[in-house]
Amino acid sequence: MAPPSRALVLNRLIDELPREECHRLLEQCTPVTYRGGDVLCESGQPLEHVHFPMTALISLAKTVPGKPPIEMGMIGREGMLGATLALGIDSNPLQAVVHGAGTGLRISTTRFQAQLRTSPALQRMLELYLYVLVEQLAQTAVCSSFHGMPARLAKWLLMTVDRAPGEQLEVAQAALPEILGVRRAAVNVAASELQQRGLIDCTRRRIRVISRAGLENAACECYAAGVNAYRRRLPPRACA
Amino acid sequence: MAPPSRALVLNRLIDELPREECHRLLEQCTPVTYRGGDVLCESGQPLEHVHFPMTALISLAKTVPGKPPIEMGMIGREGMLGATLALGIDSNPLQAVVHGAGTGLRISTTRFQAQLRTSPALQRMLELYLYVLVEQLAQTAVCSSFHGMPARLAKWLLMTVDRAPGEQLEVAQAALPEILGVRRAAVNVAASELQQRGLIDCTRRRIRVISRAGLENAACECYAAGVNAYRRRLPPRACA
DNA sequence: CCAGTTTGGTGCAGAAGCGAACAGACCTTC
DNA sequence: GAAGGTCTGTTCGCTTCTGCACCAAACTGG
Repeated sequence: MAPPSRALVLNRLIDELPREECHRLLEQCTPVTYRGGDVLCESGQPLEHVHFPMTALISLAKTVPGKPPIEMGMIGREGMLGATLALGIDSNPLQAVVHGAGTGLRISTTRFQAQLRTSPALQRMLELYLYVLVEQLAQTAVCSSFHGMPARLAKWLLMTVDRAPGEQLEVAQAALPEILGVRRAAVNVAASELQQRGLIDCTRRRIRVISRAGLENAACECYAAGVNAYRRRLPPRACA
Repeated sequence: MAPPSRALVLNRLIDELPREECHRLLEQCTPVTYRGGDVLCESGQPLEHVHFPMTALISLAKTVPGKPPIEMGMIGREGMLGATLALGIDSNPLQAVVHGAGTGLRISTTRFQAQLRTSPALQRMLELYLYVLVEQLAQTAVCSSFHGMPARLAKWLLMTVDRAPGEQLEVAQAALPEILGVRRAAVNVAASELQQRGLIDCTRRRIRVISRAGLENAACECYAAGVNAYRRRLPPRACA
């Protein structure tokens, strides 16, 4: 997540586009302010708009009847919602919910598809990013099978601060159980453990990261794997 | 998994291609006999060949260091290994291992890519199938988070018989724990339960399905969801 | 036919998470 | 300032799965 060299940092994917294609795309985009809880796309339903988060955070979750949804992926300023359009499919396999209020850009799906046809760099970027999303999905899956709550919580916190501005997370602990697909008490135990080790500081509706390095240590390898997967496919400036 | 209307049933995806593109592809393909345990592709490594199983069964698994791999997807005669080429990426995010010995067709990746450039129906099919694979991946993930062993085992058995010829599965129970990502004893308990309910018959190195309907009842909704996901994107004869 | 290996069944202690419930802390509202 | 709602921390018993171990049955090769 090193800062791109170009002046204006909006969204990593947009920033990486060649200047001309970037401008063409931005002309069609509208700035949006997202509120926490907004549902941008139901699972399997067609996507009205393609979204490029800037400070907002989108959570990709899968639902199974009778159970709370469970987060399988995360989209922040390093990504976008709508990468499946690289496959010519205008729906998303996962439910997309805003989990961190903030800003972003959006463009109607039909307009975006038109852009896609005339912008090979954009098409390529979607393909690469979609691949990364799939890797993230698989990683999350094995992670929740094998790793304990503290490690998973640490990983989630790191992924979130990477995508959010600042080191403060405006997250209620009450939201975490649903995200991580476990019970509230289980999250609590894990959070207490991280707090006792001096890595985070939990107060009402807010979690502050004290030691990033400590968290990286507490997290499972899945965090590093996710970062590497992104870097390998979408190295900075590679799409220029 | 209704039988296609065309005479020769090789592989569902190939069969669904328009006649001319189908022939062009088949000319380049080589019949292969796969042995159980063959590793067709390591996770993240480039794919030498694209594979179209006929009676063989390929398991897509994700590994995390220090733990046995866990199955996240399954490819039989309804699918193919190498769908990521629809994204112009020649590697597979998951490890691909032959889990059921049998036959299939293969073609070198470079030749396949050439075909892809001249066959829009093939390109489209890869895109749709890749989307279905991603849905399957997400479904498997929530399933192993939420559902108990008996339901997951039933689902796995159904998915396997759907892709295998006959109702006999040549599977050692010893292979199941690794596939399902749990311990041997846990599988045993689940298998005993299904057997007591008269749904399957386990003998040495072989599991026979007695009551398909009963298994569908015992399985979680994830099985039906997977079947529907496939049907929705790849309805019979839709690609003709 | 027998010894050795593979495969399948089982038992037990312990860890982890579930479901439900309760108590205290904090905020908002009146 | 009191009342009520929301958020957080914690508890209890229970279920499920793990890690380890042991044993029985069945196959294999000499």
